[in-house]
Amino acid sequence: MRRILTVLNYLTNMRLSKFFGQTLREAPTESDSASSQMLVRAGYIRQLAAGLYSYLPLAHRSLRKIEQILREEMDAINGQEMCMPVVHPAEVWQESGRWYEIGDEMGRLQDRRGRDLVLAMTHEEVVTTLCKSEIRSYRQLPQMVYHMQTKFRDEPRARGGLIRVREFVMKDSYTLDANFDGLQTQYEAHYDAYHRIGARLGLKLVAVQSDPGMMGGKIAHEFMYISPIGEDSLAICEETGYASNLDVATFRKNPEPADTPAPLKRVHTPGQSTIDKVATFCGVSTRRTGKMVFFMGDFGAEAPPKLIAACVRGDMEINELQLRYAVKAQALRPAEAEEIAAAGCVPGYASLRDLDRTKVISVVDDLIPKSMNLVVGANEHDWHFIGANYGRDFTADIVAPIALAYNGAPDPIDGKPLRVVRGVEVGNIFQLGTRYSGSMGASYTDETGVERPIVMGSYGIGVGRALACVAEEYSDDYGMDLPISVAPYHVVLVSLGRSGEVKEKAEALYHALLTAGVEVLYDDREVSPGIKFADADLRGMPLRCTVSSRSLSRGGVEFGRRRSKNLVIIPLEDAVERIQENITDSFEALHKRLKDLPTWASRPATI
RNA sequence: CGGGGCGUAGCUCAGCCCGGUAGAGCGCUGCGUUUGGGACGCAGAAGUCGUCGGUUCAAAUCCGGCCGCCCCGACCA
Repeated sequence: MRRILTVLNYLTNMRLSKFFGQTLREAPTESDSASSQMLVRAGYIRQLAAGLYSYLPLAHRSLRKIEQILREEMDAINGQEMCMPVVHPAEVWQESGRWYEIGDEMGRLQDRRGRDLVLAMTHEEVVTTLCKSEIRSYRQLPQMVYHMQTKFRDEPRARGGLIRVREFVMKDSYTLDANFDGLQTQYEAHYDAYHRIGARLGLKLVAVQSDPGMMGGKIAHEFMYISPIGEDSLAICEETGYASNLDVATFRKNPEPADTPAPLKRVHTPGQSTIDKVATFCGVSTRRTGKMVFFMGDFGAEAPPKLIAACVRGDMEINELQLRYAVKAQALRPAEAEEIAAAGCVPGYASLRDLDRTKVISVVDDLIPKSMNLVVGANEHDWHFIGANYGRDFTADIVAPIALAYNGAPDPIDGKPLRVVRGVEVGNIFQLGTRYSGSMGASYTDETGVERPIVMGSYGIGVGRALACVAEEYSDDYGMDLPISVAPYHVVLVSLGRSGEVKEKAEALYHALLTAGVEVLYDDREVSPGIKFADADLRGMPLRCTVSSRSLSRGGVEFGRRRSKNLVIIPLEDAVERIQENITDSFEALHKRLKDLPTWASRPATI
C-alpha cells in the first residue's frame, strides 16, 4: 500500500512551473471575507457565477483531505460509505411532502419526457427509499450510512465566498434504528465525532441547540465556528456551557420588582408612538412597558392568513421563530399598516385590550403576566394606559416564551449574562425520528412480528464550508497558514538561483521527498526570490524548505515553519528524514487537542 | 423580494458629471541585464467599453429596458 501511494505521489505534478492555478497580487473585488479573499488570491478557488465555484488543484487537495478526515471519523462510529444520486425523481420528494413544502430554494427540472426531477438539497428521501428495499427486520438494525455528495440549494442570496454557496459537497450520514434509544446512541456518537473532526481540522467547534426547521424531528444541534463572518447568532455562556442558536435560546425572565397593583389609568400621550418615546414621556424604564408587534401569519392553503398581535416587554424583541411555533403558522411576515388597521388596531398605540378576537390572534411573552403596572397602548391615537396588569386589564389567546434572547440576557442555568456571538454552521445533527420513514413507509418487523417505522437521524458537514472556516481562522496579512491536516501539501520546496548546483540539489531533494512519500510543492520557476517567498506565504503550506547557493554554502538546505525567523540549516543527506519528522510532529501537536474535547456525556444540562 | 453599489484589456481601476482618436499600473509575449522578500531596460500583443434599444452629425459618456455581479435586509439544515 505504501509503495502504491508513493508511486501515485511521484506521478502527481507538484512543480509550480507547470501548476494549474495562479496566485493573484490583488483579489477581485467581489470576494469579501478574509477566507474568500485568500482562497481566491492563493489560486484555490474561482467563482463561476453567484454561489458557484470551481475548485482548482490546491483546493481540491485540501477538500480531499477534509473528506478523508470525515471518512475516518464516520468509519470509526460504524459508518458505511456509499453514494447516492444528485438528481432525484420528484416522486420521492412528493412522498415525503417536501416537494410541496419547499419553495424556490429547491432546484427543479424536467427530463425530455417532461418528468419532474429534483436536484438534491439533501438525501433523506433517497436513504428512506433505500430503507424500503434493504431493511426488513430488527436484526438488520442499527445501521449508519454516509456519503460525500453534491447538494444544490438555490439560495436567495449566496454570499461570503464558500460560506454560503448554491452548489456544495456535504458529508451527510444517516442513522437507522429500531427505536429512540438506538437513535440517541448514534446521535451521541455523531456529537462526539463532530468535535473530533473539528479538532483534526484545527477548528474549535461549539455545539449549540438548534431549530430542526424543515428537517422535522425534535432534537438538533449545530456545530459552530465562532466568527464575526458567521451568519447565525448564538447565545453562549462559557461558564455554564449553555450554548444555543438565538432562534431557540431561552433565558431567565426576571420581572421588575413587584409593586402593589396600580389602578388602570388612561393618559394622553401625544406623538409618543415608540417605546422609547412613551417610556421617557411617562418617566419609566422601557422594562415597565409592553411592546406590540404585528405579523401576518400564513396557515397554509386550508386557512386564510390571519393577523397576529404579539406583545413582549418594551426592552425586548420578538423571536419570530418561537412566535411562529406558538401560533402554529407556516410563515410570518411583518403586517402592513392597512392590515393592522383592518383588524381595528392602532399602530403605535396598539393594545391587547378590546381586541377583536375573531380577527386577531394575540400572544404575549411569558414575562408579561409576571410584570406589573405596565405602560401599554390604549388602542387610540395619542393615548396609552398606565398601570396595566395582565389578567385584570388585558389577556391574550396564548402565553408563550416569544422574546428573543439578547446580549446580557440571564443565562437560563445560572442567571449570569449570556453573550451573543456570530457563528458559521459547519455541521449539524438532527434526530429525525419517523418523519420520513413514516410518510414514505420505510418500516421493519420487530421481535414480536409488529411492523414499525425505522427511527432515523441525519447528520451533515459542509466540506467546502469547513475549508472556508479553516482559511478564515488561519489567515494573516501575507496569506494562509493552514493546519498540516488541511494544507494541500505539507511543505513547499523553494529553489533560489539558477546555478547548476542549486538546481541539481533542489531537483534531487524534490525526487527524494516524493519517493519518501512527502507531499511537497516544488517551486522550480525562474522568478525572483521575492515572488517565490510571497507566493509560498500566500498559498499557506505550513512548512518551507529553501535550497540556494547561500544555504548550500552553510552546509545544506534551510528549513522551518512558514514565515518563521527560526530557520535551521539541515545537511542535504538528512533533509528528507528531518522534514518527515517535522511533519509527524506537526500532526502530533494538532492531535493533542483530541484529548480534551467536549463530549455528549460532558455537555452541560440544557433546559 | 426590498434598499444600495458596480459592469471599460487576464487582474485592480481611471475616463462618464461637461458626448468628438479608449487609457494607467500589475500581468502576458520576445530579447538582454538581474536573482534571499512581489527587479530593470527595450520592443510588442491584448478591450464590438455587460447587452438591447433610444436621443444625436457623433455615445464608454445622456435616456430607457434587460442581464450579470457585490453589499445590507428579508429568506435559509
